[in-house]
Amino acid sequence: MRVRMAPSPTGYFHLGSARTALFNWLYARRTGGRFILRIEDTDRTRLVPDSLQDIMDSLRWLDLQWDEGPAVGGAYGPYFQSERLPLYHEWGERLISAGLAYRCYCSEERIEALREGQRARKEPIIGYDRHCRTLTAAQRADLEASGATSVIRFAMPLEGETRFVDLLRKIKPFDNDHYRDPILVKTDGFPTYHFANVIDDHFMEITHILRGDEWLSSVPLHVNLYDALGWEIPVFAHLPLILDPSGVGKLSKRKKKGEGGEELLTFIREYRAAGYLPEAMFNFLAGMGWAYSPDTDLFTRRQAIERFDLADINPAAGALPLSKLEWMNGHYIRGLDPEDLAERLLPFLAESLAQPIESLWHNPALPVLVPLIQERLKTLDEAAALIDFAFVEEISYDPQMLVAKGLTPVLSLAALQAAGSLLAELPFTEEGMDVPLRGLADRLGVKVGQLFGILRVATTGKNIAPPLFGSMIALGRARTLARCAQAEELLRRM
RNA sequence: GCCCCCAUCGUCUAGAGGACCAGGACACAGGCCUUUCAAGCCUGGUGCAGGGGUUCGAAUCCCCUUGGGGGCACCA
Repeated sequence: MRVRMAPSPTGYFHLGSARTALFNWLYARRTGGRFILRIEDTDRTRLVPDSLQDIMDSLRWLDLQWDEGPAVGGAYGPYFQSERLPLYHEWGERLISAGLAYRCYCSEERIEALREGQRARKEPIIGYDRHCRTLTAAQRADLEASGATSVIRFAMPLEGETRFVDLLRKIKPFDNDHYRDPILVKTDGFPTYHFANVIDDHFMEITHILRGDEWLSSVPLHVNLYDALGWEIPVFAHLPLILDPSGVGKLSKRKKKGEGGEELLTFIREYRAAGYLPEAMFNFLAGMGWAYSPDTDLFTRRQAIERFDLADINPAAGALPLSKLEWMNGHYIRGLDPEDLAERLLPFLAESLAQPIESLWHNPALPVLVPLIQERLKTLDEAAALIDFAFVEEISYDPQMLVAKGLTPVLSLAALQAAGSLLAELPFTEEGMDVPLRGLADRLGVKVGQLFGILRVATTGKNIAPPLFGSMIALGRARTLARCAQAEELLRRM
């Protein structure tokens, strides 16, 4: 089995593309086949310079390594369509000689005007009027002599219908008349998608075409091309599209998410930057349109490979279940070895705290804090907000926060002072602090939550922070006491 | 406008005529635990789009309607 992912380098690697790549990869791994990466760079006007790199980075990040393609080579190359031009020209000419394609000299303006008129008149079929299809040899010679530019168009059968099989659905026959002689080779000498795609899939010996649903309606054209070229038709499976989280519209259009108005992430690189784990993304993406088991949504890539079957893919487009991704990412974070988590956290912390990775890595607070926030993270980028207090000299907060709920500033101050003197002498370990501090709350006649809350704010500057003892241990006795003293000062001034 | 695809809880899904008064997960609600926030545990509600058929029997098959999606480029 040979399958391929064929992105065009006209933008960053999209979530939907990633899912398509994932299914291709799974199928190849399941069947012991080959997963090929081919770059469809035939639109010179829309090329985005760093998108090729982004495609490869994203694929590698998801650990969807291709067996043939850019950077790895292979026996069926080149894997860039821009390097295969002679092949397209050769077959274009062959089709012309066989009377299955023809040169068209119509200007883009004429075509556009034609289409506009058709739409205005609400004509059922929009498309080329086949003007040049019936040109005489003499007329062609004249046009060529005048130096007119031309494209190559496919001479679609004028009538009849085209049938084909899709693995995931039952397809009605398509009327050939709807395909008005599509362009195969553009005036710039580059092929269009349809032509390059068919030729490459043939010569790369692709056996199964697994691609997005948006291609379904162009299959009849492809089928006729295969027929015209005399080639065997591969197996088709058009994968469901991923819809906007609201369930309305394709994900590809950049939109806002929900009422909050937060930006909806659509590129793999954005999810990566937001602190999602590749193993979570893999699990999540594989679980859309396909199910590993009726009992659980969690599975490893190994398990996915064992059970993957094209026939099990759900053909219906689905809304992106983002809340599930968040939960799943948290689940995978919780399952990480703390040291592993710390390492993955470093780049995120370094950026948020504006500190070099090296110094963070050697900061003794890190190994203390990471296990404490592990079950509190949905994404890696949330860590800094939780533990930054241990990595900065000064913390600032609203002094009002030091007043515990139900207590006065005076009482809060008294509690803080008592706790401060106690902390000056206690062993700085969880076991060392626990009983004495609870006892203190008891003696002061305040709730444990009240006392701990005051200390939490005094030491971290936050109402929401990692567990108190660990936070103080990460800070160390000296800094803890200093911050308590500062907090006392703030309370006195109230 | 024309063509095609799709249709199970709010969402992602399991279900390929009887094992389904429809199972799982996320989200949501309530509770337990608890030093904040989480995590964890328990409990709960909500669904086969509608209408016709076929059949002893339909979420599962057929038709229509409706809804959603995709396509109709010298973009892929």
